[in-house]
Amino acid sequence: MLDRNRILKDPEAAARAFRARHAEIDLEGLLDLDGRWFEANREWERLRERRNALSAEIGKKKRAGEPTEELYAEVLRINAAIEASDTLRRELDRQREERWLLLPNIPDASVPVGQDETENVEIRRVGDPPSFSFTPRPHWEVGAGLGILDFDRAARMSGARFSILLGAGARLERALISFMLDCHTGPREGEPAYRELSVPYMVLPESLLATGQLPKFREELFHMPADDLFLIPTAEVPVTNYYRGEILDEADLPVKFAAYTACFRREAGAAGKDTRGLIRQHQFDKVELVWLSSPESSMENLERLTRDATTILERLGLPYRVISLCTGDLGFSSAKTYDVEVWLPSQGRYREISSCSNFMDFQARRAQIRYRRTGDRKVQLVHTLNGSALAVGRTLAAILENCQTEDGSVLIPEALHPYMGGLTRISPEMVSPHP
RNA sequence: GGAGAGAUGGCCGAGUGGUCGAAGGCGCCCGCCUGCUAAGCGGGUGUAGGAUCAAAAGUCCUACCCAGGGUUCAAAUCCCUGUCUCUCCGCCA
Repeated sequence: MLDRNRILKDPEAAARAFRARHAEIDLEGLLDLDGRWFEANREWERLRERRNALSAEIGKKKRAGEPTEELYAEVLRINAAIEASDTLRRELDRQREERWLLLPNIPDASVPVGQDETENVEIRRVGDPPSFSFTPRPHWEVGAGLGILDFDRAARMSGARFSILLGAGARLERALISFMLDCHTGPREGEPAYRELSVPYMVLPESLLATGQLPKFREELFHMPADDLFLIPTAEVPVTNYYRGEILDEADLPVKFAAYTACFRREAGAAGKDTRGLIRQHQFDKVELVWLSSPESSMENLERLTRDATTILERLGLPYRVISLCTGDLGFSSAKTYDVEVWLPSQGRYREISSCSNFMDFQARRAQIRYRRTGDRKVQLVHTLNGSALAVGRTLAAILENCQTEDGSVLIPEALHPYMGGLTRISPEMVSPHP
């Protein structure tokens, strides 16, 4: 949610920001509604003030043994006015709140202005795409050839966009999760390591409201109506909500969390996209990094966070690039986002494997996560950041594709050897006897 | 799932329907004192919104004692519902 005072002070700047995002926002209508709410609220407060004063008076008179009849009559009149005023106030507040919650974040000044994903700006490119003496196969063919990936049986038990990993494939997935978590939680020089969190996969609607998935993106979420719980679309939700409603100490910042979770997305708007392979699944694994930062350092922390994500790719030897999303492609809650894209040989292009964002105080305001400054003891909203490091399924796909050999084997990146029980390659002859 | 107990400020904990944003203690902040530390002494110390003000400070108003309803001129306090926590029983990975 945006800072009301900031918008009131300069509505034109906000309107410009929404235009840059191509978000259709009736800001004038909202501000009009907000103004009416504000007045209704003041009126209600004035009535309460009067009522409270009279009630106190009654108390005094009763103790003094004086008559109170006239006061009673007046209070009853005021109470009727309060009730009417309260009804109006609450209705306006409900409408106003609803619309404030649908305002997207304002892009940071450093975000490139652009229409859509074609105008995202490449920041850097690391590693060279491998050259093959043969036509590289897509990862689902590599996986099928090795007998470590099964989409057909997954579809039979769960429908489209699910997958099953077998044998060395399942092991590889587990290895990636452990490797990523170990990288982030291991000791590092100069800055604190990430603290690992293991969190619920089902959350209450208010948690999704806090991080911005609700109310706008309800159709993207799996919902269990019997209990009004939602499956998390990303670990960002439970992890960011860890400190919801709390006031931290400045000395506690930055808070750095790393969490592995499964993630669940309906992919409602993605019909026909990436229908084959591991790229777009209803359920996928991800290791997520979350920062709670002071406002002053959140932008440099976004750089750190992004570097922590790309370090994984470098240690796996996977070529990637980092792009800065332009205003037209920025996510709803984000003020600035770097996407990390990994090279997929079969597609001949880079595909998103991580998205690292600075939400500034947008989520913190919804979640009411604040901190007390050391100097003046003032309470202030934190800045929240998060990024995948990395999406496990896409990393696995990238390994199958980038590390494939002509005979259908896959060479396991060296960094993963300790996690694979010494296995250095997955070969067709290792295929299990099960058909 | 059944029975019972509870939910108050950063923490512990008191609270008779009115003078309670809430005693007391701890912690924290400022100052004093002792060569340092501890102890001691004095003062301060919730959040949000609003009014006043050029601004700040200050002062004042409104709301918040788990949440939502209700009773009442008046609710932290009484009633109802829900949520969560704890104890016991049952079931269970």
